[in-house]
Amino acid sequence: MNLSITTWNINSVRLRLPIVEDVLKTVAPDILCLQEIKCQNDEFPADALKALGYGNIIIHGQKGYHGVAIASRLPLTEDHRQDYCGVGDARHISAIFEWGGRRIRIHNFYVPAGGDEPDRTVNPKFGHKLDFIREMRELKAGAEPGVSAILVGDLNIAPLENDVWSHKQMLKIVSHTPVETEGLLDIMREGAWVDLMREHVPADQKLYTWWSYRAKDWAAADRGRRLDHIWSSEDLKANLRGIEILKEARGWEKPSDHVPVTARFSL
DNA sequence: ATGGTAGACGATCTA
Repeated sequence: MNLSITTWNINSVRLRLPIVEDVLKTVAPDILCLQEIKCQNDEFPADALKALGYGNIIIHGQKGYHGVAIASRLPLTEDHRQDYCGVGDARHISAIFEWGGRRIRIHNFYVPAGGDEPDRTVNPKFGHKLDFIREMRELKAGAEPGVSAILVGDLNIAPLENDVWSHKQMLKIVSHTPVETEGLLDIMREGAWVDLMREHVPADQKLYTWWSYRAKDWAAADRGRRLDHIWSSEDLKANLRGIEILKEARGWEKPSDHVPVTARFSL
């Protein structure tokens, strides 16, 4: 009995619906978690996804910015949207599904990018990001008795040295500053979350999920960052069979700057 | 050291 989950910052689901459909047909995950859908709930292309077998869709949309959604072949129950930092942004949605006799809550996050200046006294967006990840520390993998947990999304932080192309050159760049990387590792440690991508790819190997739109030649420069993540509660670690990062998606026509990341599990 | 691209929206804002 297999289970696969894909996370993808799509940077406008309406503009990129054709490549979403391609991924659903080829990667064919059981559950797709999207971030930056950039539309309101009633604008989400639910019918197109339902036509491909993803009949269970929950959305936390917002006009113009942010927004997250989960499209699933498996029924989703007990869905919840948390307003982190109480600012009304659509950056989180979660629900419970059943697999192999387990109940599993899946969380889909879009953490604030944080602006350019890594100093909250001059850049409120950075302060918002730090407040957001501080609030995420309350979220424990074992929060609900008898319920396993998976946390995915664009966390906008590359926590390890080999999650960026140059650790030294990135230390003062938002997404890899110590206050962010340590903050993310604190969430993992205190919440007993397992970094499934690093279970599968050792920490001494470079691993990226995002390449900037601003590079002249993203593939030649290969200055990527691992901003997208898949975590789980400890009990699911033994069921992990593989991680796939669809790097080729960055080279498609009109790509997102993030690529789909898929975790495959089996019993 | 700097500036570079992308999307939604329609004023720039967010990334």
